[in-house]
Amino acid sequence: MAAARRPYHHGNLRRTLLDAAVEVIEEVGPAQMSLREVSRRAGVSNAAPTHHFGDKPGLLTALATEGYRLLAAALAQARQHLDDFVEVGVAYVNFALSHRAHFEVMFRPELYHRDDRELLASQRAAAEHLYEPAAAQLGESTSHRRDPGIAAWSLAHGLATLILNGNLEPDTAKDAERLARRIGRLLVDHPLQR
Amino acid sequence: MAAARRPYHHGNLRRTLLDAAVEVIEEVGPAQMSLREVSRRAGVSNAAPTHHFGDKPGLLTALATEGYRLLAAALAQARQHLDDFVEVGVAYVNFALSHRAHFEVMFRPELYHRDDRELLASQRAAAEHLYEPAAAQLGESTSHRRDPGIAAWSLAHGLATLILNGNLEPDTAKDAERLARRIGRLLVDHPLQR
DNA sequence: TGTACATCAGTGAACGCGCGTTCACTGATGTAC
DNA sequence: TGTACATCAGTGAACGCGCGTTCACTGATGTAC
Repeated sequence: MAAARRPYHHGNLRRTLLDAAVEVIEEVGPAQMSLREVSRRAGVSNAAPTHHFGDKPGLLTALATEGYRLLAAALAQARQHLDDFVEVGVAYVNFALSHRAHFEVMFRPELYHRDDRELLASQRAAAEHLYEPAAAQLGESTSHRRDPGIAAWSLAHGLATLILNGNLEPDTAKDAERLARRIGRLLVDHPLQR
Repeated sequence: MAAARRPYHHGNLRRTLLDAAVEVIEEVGPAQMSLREVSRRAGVSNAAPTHHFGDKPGLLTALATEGYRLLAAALAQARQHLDDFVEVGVAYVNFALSHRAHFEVMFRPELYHRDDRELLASQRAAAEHLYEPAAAQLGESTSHRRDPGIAAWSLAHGLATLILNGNLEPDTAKDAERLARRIGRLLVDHPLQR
């Protein structure tokens, strides 16, 4: 009997390559990911990725774009269901931890084509979901329009990267969602005695 | 007349190599820095860095250690002079921007020997200067000892990395010190109406 | 003060490696008539 | 329904490259006596 014959055409290679890339990036980081390793995992030849993505930065551009889209969707959902800007931050941290590879690529723009149109659009969409709830809740405290958004983004982004880099004690980082919520509430709810 | 004769022994090669590495990292990032390029800039042979650092991660370990020491010193000074934990955060952001190469290496532990003893000591020293002022000012608001430190670190770290990655609009990022101070005050001073 | 010698710092050529990309190609698919 | 042909998707071998590290070496320094 013939072994299960692999068809010449894959059918879904683009998706398969992206998934393989995510796997590799989770193991070695985005900078050390190689197209050859990705091809190996996808079970295709070296040259196959070029066909779908043009070059290596092209593949990473696709991943970053996908990442920003997923992030925007996650933040939008948090806004809708919870209507609380701390929860949007919590959603941001959750996204970073559950999509580590995407997240790491997104914030290494030197690795991809930062001027790609679809990428820029997805970036903008994600940013708005951070800026708007923050401005709604903190806008009255400042004359600098963008500051609330920057503050929220900084806090969520900083916490996410510190956890991902292993800079916090392991037990602290374990229940990341609860930690994120406490941190948000701590800075936002408690007026300080000075 | 003989051209100014370069002596066989450099005299200060270790320092020179570290400085060259900083230069290269500022241009291409820590992951793409190569020992050969560093050697070229320092004007020595390929093999010279090995002699001082053992291997490539060894050089980056030295750079990370130096970075944590410089950071600890900067934070200590901020505490002493200003006694205000927002200002410690501002000092953190200033450090990141003025020592970009060191900062980028410090938070890419996959590139260096993360178990190096001197490195660990300098990390701990820097962390304390962030945790202590935050705990002093926010400690009463929470039963989780470490949360205030994590909050302060997250905020400062997030803002610094967003600026370094070019994620904020250029004009916003220009006066980074003032921005950092406003962001800190915004979250810390203004009680919210909820 | 002079000399022998161990140690240290740096050389430069060579190694083997994995990589991104190119190229001529082939197998499969889909569309026009 | 059948056939011709353009287009698309993937192959696999080859290219040239820069890299980290090793190695036997040499020049300079410092120390013991």
